Amino acid sequence: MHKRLRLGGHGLFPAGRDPEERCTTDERRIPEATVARLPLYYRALVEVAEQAVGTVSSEQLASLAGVNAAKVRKDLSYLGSYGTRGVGYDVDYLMREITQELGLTQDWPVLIVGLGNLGRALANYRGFGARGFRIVALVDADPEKVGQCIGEMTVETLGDLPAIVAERRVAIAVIATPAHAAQEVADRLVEAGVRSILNFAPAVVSVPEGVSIRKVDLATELQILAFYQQHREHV
Amino acid sequence: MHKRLRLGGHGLFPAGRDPEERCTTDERRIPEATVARLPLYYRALVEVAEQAVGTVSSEQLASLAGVNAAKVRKDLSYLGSYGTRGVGYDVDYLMREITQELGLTQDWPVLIVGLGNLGRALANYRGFGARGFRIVALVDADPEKVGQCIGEMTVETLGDLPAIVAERRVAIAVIATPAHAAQEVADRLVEAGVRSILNFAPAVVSVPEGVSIRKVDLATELQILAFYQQHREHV
DNA sequence: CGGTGTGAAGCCTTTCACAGCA
DNA sequence: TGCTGTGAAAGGCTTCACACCG
Repeated sequence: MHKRLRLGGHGLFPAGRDPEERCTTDERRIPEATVARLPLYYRALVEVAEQAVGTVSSEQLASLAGVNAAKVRKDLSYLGSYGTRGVGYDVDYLMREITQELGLTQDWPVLIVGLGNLGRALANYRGFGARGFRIVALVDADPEKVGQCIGEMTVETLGDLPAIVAERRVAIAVIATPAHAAQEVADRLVEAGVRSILNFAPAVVSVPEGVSIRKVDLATELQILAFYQQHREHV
Repeated sequence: MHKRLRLGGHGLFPAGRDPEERCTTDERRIPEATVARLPLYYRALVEVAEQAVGTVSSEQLASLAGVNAAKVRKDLSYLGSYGTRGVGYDVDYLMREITQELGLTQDWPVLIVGLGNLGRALANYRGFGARGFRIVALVDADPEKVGQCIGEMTVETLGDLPAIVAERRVAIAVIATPAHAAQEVADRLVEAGVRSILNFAPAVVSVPEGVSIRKVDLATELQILAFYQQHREHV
């Protein structure tokens, strides 16, 4: 049996709902912080499963995932109570549940926009395609780049976005363009129907409600490290 | 005048302090969440400064940095009260303060370990060296790779880490190795004297107290996006 | 006036600690 | 006995709202 989950107040539901109905709704939201840790647990479980162990304790999972045991238990309890007291969690079962929850049972066609150094590296990055994520298109605005082969794919033109997204059912796109192009690319992606974006460009990109965007920013990460490093040095 | 800051409760100070003393201590910790946003403000300020504007309001900064105005004001108030009521913040002055705080006035020699696809891309990534970060060494364990030229640098061997770190005063290292090598590389980095690590390998890496580590994990990011995408699709 | 600086409230997350169950 | 599941407490972050001041 699988219960339906509701996510944050993204305005996807009519505002004025009958209070009765709201109470009977199977309201089981998973906190963002927990969602962000599910991939860690997943990876830890893969490791455990390789060793053909039947069960794991929250303590073991915690150490493999680099968090503490209380957090593991609380997080997993949001998915449902899949553990056995006095024993631990069944590895296979838990892995199936998390796989399910993260949507890794299905195939996710991914599109990369921008094929400079970083984009090219991402295109070739094996283990990127880790479980379900499959790069199905490379797109660039530069006519020089269009037509080039990278790995086993050919770079296509930005203008074809709508067709590419529709035909190949792209749900997730990666932006690896220079900063100044990021917002326009995002707009075109959203217009083409993409609802999830991973942004590597060092720029703030905003998207309408109902679209998810996450960013990975090297310069920012280094600057944060520099902050702590500096303040350690100055005692 | 510049006040000294204290960072997190890392046990650097004796626990049982005289309450009197605690009150008089210039206790001005900057919350982690705020530190993580300083780079965004910095970038926003660079943009503003290019337009030769003298002051910015928290509202303007907020929109450029993709956060809200209250957050900007609170964050900046941790650095000190550098704004002028009714006017806003002096762009140059604020930029200098943040630059100072983030430690971007000094030069940060960076080392990259692991020169697969990703490592190579990072090595060539311009704008990585954005402000103060300078790649001073490339290191790999694979004898095949040692000696190769990437950009204007030559790949060196992992065994030389201690000498490289010491001589070139490396404070920050980037791990771009396969997952299975990450922990050992981290250990060797720490032993060699590195105190800040940015980890791109999809593995949990632990470091001793006093060393900062941050991670950038593509697979995790995609999985988080997949989670929300899936839960949107299922209504 | 207009916009900062900041207590206070509210929300989210983490941690604690132990009841409850195999 | 051992480990999960979970209320409750604690802590941290965000947001509000307005006093204060140039």
